[in-house]
Amino acid sequence: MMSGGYLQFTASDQIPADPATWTTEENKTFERALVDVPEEAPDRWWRIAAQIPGKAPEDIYLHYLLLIHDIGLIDSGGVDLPPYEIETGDLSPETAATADLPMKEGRRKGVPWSEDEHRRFLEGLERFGRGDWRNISRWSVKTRTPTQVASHAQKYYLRQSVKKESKRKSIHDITT
DNA sequence: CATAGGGTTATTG
DNA sequence: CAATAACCCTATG
Repeated sequence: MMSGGYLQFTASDQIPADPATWTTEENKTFERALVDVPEEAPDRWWRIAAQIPGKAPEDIYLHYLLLIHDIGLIDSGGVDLPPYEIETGDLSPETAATADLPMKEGRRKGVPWSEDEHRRFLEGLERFGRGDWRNISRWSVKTRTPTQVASHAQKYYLRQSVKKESKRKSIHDITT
């Protein structure tokens, strides 16, 4: 049932030998770093890995995926428990741009989607199906409005259809 | 400096 | 409201 989940502590919490084993102490550091290091950071996993001896960036990322997966289970279960607190008091430029705030003049910024948002988007796509942007926004990608989700989806599908189409080239596709 | 990518806004069904 | 098109900005070669 719950074995193999993100929240697992081992009896041998003294020997951090293998990278797949996470002690409770390491988990604490991991979660703290997750808050400290911003999602925008391109070298996020490296910076977090640097704080946990014996762990490679890949290990961090894998552990993170597991965490996200558990969050997905929580969401689908109807339990409304956000992964992290969204500071409603502090409106950073990005948060403001992501929010549904109108802009006096000029065009809105255009904040790129984080990997976390995209993962949640895919999960929402599985859970609600293509087209139900309202629910995907409401439950899966709470940081984006339905319109933004729809826009993201448009580009997403366009992207992979283009990739599929370019599969058909031949002349320069010699197999060595 | 052109253009592909990825985001927002406008239009249509 | 969702689907699609038009538009715009930015990163990249």
